[in-house]
Amino acid sequence: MNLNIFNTLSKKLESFKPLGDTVKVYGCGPTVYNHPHIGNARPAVVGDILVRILRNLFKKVVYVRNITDIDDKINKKAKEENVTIEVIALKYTKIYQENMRTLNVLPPDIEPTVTQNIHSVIKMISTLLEKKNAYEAENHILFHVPSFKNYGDLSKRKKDEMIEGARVEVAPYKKDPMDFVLWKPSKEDQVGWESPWGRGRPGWHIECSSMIETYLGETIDIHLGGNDLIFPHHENEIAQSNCAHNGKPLSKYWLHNGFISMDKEKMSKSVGNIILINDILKKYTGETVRLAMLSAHYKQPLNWNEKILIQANKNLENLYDIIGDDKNYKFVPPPKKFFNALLNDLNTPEALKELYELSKDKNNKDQLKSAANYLGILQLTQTEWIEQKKKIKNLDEKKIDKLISDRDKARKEKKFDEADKIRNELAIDGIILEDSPTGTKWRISN
RNA sequence: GGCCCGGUGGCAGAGUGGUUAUGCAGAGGACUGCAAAUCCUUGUACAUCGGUUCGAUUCCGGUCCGGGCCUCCA
Repeated sequence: MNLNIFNTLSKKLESFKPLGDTVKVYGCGPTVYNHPHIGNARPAVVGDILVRILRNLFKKVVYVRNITDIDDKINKKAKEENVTIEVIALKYTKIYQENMRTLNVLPPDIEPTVTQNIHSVIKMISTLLEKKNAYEAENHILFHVPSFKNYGDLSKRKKDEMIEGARVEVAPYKKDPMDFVLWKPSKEDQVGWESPWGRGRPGWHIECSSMIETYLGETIDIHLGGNDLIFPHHENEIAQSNCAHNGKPLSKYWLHNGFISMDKEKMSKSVGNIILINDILKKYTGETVRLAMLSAHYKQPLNWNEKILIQANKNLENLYDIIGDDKNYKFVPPPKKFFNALLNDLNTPEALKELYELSKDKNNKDQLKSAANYLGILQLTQTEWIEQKKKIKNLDEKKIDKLISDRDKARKEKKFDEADKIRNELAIDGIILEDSPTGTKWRISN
């Protein structure tokens, strides 16, 4: 039983060996200024699966996923709505947590916020100033990139190559164009905290470094995040933490998930192709969204569209048919082939294949259920699953039952034209009828 | 311009130097008043051009195409 994961740092598949008795995992969480979209969900789902596996393999796992509740995007939103940033942050934190719960993402062990950790941010910046890795310029504290010689190791970029392609004007007070802000001054009307450098707020990258230090220590086992965070966010985290901790590495393994796109194009606000989780949940269950997400390997790009949701829904429909309403499952270890697929860099498509194979043997429900637990699917009974779908569709069950009994009457009288008419009417609303010796059942098509 | 990642059957999507991925959809059959569901049967795909090889979808190189990062971004 050996977990292999692709490490961005080495760009190789590596065998996972924990540093100590406690496996420490950190995932970059959301900036809470808006409704989460499916892109936000992917790293959370990937992290969730990884942690489920780690908990099977190791006795103690601590998983930290932060909430970034101070950011200029939050400030902007608060100003627009004429409320404090706490109101905005709290609102969207709750929505995020609720969305994740719907997707069967288990909560992390610790979910720290930046505003609760300003003191540790200030502490780390002070350390970086002492060690001459940072400097003050026009009320800003900046990290001096040339002071860290391994800068670019994660993203495999060379410094001069980056500057060549830079598309943004460099602030004149920077000693080096690559230098980035650790602390910035706040104006009267902006949120801020007192610090040795005046009233201000943290820059973008320092919060993760300092929260990792606070909650997990100097070096962790695995750091997670979306592909886009490799540069500059994670590169900068590494620089800060390394320098603050006398060259100790921040994380042994780095995992990055691929992007979700729409029509082969990245989701972005300017294109207007952002898909919010809440909007999908108006039509599909969270479990359906989760399965659709797991249908591709986490490192691969995933093109999001209705087809993959329809397919995932159908798959769940079939699987719940086998699971049924029996709640008395025996606890069994996960099937070997299935688990091996997950151990191979979380190969969920391969694992799903094994799951479908297991589902063919109807006397094997215990194993099927055990496997599904690792993927975070099939957590309900079939009845609960159907109830959930009925709720989403907001169906008038009494009306449906009435139509079905009308149809049964017509069938008994051999008025098949009339019976078929009723069935077709129901089909328009997505209701499929199934006649059986014990009566007529109905289900929702998607 | 620099750096990355891809191109697999109708669709989604793994994997492999020579043997069925899997799922969804489709087709045929059984069943049914007709359907649905279910069961059975069915599908020979790996961008392109070279190279290595007894043999390449799989390895190497070129080409074309697509996507991402280099700026806030999951």
